[in-house]
Formats: sequence, structure tokens, C-alpha cells
Amino acid sequence: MRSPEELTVAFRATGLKVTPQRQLLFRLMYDNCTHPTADSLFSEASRLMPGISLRTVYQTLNDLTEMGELQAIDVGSGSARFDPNISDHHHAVCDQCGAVHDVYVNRAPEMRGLDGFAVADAHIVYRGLCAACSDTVKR
Amino acid sequence: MRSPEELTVAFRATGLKVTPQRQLLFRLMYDNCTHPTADSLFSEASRLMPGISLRTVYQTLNDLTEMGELQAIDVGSGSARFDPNISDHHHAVCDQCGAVHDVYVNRAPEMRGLDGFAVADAHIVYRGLCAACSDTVKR
DNA sequence: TGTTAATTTTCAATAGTTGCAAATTAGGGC
DNA sequence: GCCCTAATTTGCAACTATTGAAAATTAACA
Repeated sequence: MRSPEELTVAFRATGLKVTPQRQLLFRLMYDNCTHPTADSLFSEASRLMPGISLRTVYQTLNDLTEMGELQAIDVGSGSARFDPNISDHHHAVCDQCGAVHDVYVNRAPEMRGLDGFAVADAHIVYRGLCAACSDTVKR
Repeated sequence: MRSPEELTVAFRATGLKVTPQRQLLFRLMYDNCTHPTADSLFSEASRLMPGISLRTVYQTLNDLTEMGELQAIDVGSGSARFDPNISDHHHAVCDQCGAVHDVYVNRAPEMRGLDGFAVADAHIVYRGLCAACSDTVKR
């Protein structure tokens, strides 16, 4: 996603208002590599701005996603996660701690077994143990 | 998944009862390539056995999944889907009609950008237009 | 500083799923 | 064939994640 400053300009240019809530969320999502859920972002935001509503967090995340500034991802953990990395990438989920990491592949593989399906995109979810959890298990 | 007959034997052998509800669900899931949700399976089952409860459908699907007879998949459509194909495979989802198809790849690609993550498995979701929907659009 | 449309908040509603207790029933023993 | 009991099913409440709607607030511009 673009920087909070760029988003501020972009929002105003589109007739959208730049509220303190939005600015906070811009900052919290920019460079955020934790793939937060709406709820975890709400917790973080609440600490910095008590009274902010969960509804606003959902609203803003959805707006940013619609604008292409965020990518909504579903790794099967029950709730949607939001990723400011909008490049073409994939995800690795730790079965132990649940952490989600961005990963890349050279090229998604050709799929077999289905004729006439026009693939628009492919998303890969890797599961396993992250480095930190592997260490814990070894000890 | 194994055939209804084999499952009947396997269930009894484990001390599990073979009820008419379970038998029906065994039959409805065996060879079912539609990747039904609990709810769509419940609709189908209700037609054949009025009064069967949604709770039983969930229960049985979860039990079969825990036993490794079904695979639960999440393609981001909001509800879990169940697949009697437990071989190592992936899925293609039509953005138009929502149909889910089994697909295969030679080998899931090596992931880059994350050191020390021990991959246990990878699941690919392809999105695009299925053959039927492509035809519709062309016309 | 006032106006107004956009935004935020609050709260109810929805979808999907699970927990629990009461009622029912499969399957083994007699 | 009938009983018994533990397994299962049912009905319903509860729970999580998310959205809808209406009232209150506020950013942005004249």
C-alpha cells in the first residue's frame, strides 16, 4: 500500500475525508507484515485511540481493499487477514503459532485435470512450522 | 473416501454406530465431486430424509474429516466445503458460478523469501472462469 | 464560521458453526 | 425377539466474524 502521506493526498483528491481514525489505520497498516485480522488491528488501534469502533476498522480495511491498497487474504483461520503487500505473492502459515508470512514463487504451476478453465490467478498457502517454532520443538 | 459399505464395516469395527442418517450421508458424499458445503448437503439429505438435522450433517462431516475420509477445504467462500477426494490435489474456483473443481499439479513450487520454514504441505487455489461460464460470456 | 455530505458510532441482524441437554436408537447380551 | 446402555440425533442456545441501518459527529470547502 502507499504511504499514509500519499493516501492522505489520494483520499482528499477523491473527495474522501481524512479522519484521525483513518490516519491511524493508514499508519498501523503501512509496512505491517503481521497480516492482522480486523479484530487484532482494532485492539492495536484501541490502545492508541480509545473509543475507535470495530465497525470503522472493518469499514476502512474494506475501503482500502476495494481501492487496491490492501489485499484481503483467507488462510482458513476463520477471519480475514489484511496485507499491505499487494505484489503478486503467496503465504506460509505456521501450524503452531499461526503466524502468516509472505512468500514468493517463480511461477505458479500449470494445473492439470480440468479442460477449458481460464485461470485468472493462483494463490498458494503453504503450511508447516516457522523457524521460531521449529527451534522450540527441537529444544 | 471409502465406499459406504466399507465405511459401515469400519464404523462398526470402531464401536461407532451405523445410523440411517450416517448411511445416507456416506452415500451422498461418496463420489460427490461438487464440493458441497454442510448446508447444501443438508438440503440434499433433507429431500431424501425429511427431518434430518443440520447438526447431524455437521457432526458427520467433521467425524469423517477427522477420520481422514474427507478433506475439508476453504476456498474463501465463507463456508467450509467437503471433498471425498483425499488424494494430494488442489482446487480451481469459478469466479462466475462458484463451482469448485479438483485439479492437479506436477509439483508444488519451491517457495522463496522465508528461511527456516519447514513446509508440511501446500494448497493452491486457482481462480478464473470455468469452461461453462466462458462459453456463456462468449455468446 | 456555517453548511453539508462523508464518516463514525452504536446496535441490531446475519451467516456459519459449535456446545449442551434431552430424547432417541443401534447393537450386543440374554 | 426384548432389554440395556452407550452412542447418536435433535433442538436450540450461544458464539464468532461480519455487515446493515440510522442517528450523531465532523472534515472540508465556501
